[in-house]
Amino acid sequence: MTADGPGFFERVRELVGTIPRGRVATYGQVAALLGVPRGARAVGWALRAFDEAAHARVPWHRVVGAGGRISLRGRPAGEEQVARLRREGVRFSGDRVDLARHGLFVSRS
DNA sequence: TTGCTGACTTGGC
DNA sequence: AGCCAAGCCAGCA
Repeated sequence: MTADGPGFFERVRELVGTIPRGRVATYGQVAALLGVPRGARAVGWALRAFDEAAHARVPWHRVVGAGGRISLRGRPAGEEQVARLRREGVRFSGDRVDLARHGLFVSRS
């Protein structure tokens, strides 16, 4: 039996979809929550592999690199990601997202 | 099965 | 601060 439950795509899509508005998670954190501590790269690959329809219903912009870095920097999508996050009220420290304020499990003061 | 790619991460220089 | 190399994971030829 090769079909063991949902594929990686659906798991990533489901988890990313639970990220509250105004908060962000890192690739490594998403991977860890999926039960794959070192699957950060796989998560990025999954998000990249989403269909256009999936992109529309999944808040992919709420997933950033370690330390709040924008991995998409240097690519057109990177600017869009930053714009979307700012629209949600996410603060930036230079070129990085303020994880201390918008982290997944960080309580805002 | 092997090898390559990629929206990653960490450590060293 | 920025660049390079190694490690890790999933999918595909």
